[in-house]
Amino acid sequence: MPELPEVEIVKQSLDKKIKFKIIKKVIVRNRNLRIKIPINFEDILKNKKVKKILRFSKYIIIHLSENTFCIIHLGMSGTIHLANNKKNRFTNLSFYKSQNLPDKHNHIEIQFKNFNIIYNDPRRFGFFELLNNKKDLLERFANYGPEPFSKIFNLSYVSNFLKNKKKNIKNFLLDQKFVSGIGNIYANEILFFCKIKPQKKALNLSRDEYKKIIRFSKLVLKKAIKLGGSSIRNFKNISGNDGLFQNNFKVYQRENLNCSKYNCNGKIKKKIISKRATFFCNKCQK
DNA sequence: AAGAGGCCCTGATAGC
DNA sequence: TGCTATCAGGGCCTCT
Repeated sequence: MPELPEVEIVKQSLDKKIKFKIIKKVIVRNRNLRIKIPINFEDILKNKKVKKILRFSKYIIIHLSENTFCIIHLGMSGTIHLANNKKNRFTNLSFYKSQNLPDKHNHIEIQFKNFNIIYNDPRRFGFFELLNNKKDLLERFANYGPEPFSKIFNLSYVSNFLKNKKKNIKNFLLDQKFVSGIGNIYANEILFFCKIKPQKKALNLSRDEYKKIIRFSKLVLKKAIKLGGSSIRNFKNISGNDGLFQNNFKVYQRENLNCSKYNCNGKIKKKIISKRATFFCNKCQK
């Protein structure tokens, strides 16, 4: 599922629902996520109060009482669901069915008063990670590049990072050390607006193209957040509603369709670059 | 040091 | 109906 906009949507809805609430109980059904859930995970979370919800890149950070930070990454297929549970009923298959929730892969369940938050993840590429001080939290993300929205993601940063680099620009947009939060969908979409071919080597980019990369990274992600993210496959916000940005895709999954740019008669092509599906207009992206 | 490739895992879909 | 192959929105690790 999730790139920065989708994670931001999940973060916002969690913020509305669990901020200042107290964790009553935690159930872990499968500890084998990408990072193994430690045996004392449930005990650490129990009775802690949610102070604040943060997001960095594609990570959700739940700041709990006693300086505990719970980092959540959704991997490729992780989703978070809200289940009303006024009577604190035992959660089983019929409970999930009654609330229109998935019946498999509900690995972690966090019970609050009157409702549960359920972490579902078929591929188990996602993870939960607990840290117990702010220093570790800062260190955890020290090697990540700035988000596109950051002031640090500016012309001098981008040109310094990309000059002399032989790798293609699309792989840099996916490289979290360069810029954090962009994944395969938005890398494709951003390059369409920049009018840059995904396979163009970073060292061949002009100053003007650097500027476009900065500008459209912000623009595309902001618009996606505004529209509730992109719902392809299974992404929904925690209340089960779809995002709408997929209706605005210019290139992603639009192979063989006409380019939507005014006065361009190009066609959208699909090419595998570094094992990832890459979509671009064969005419107006140069 | 930069860049390419493998790997973790399940499910949906396409093709036979 | 059922098999097999291929492909998915990520990120970490290893090798050259």
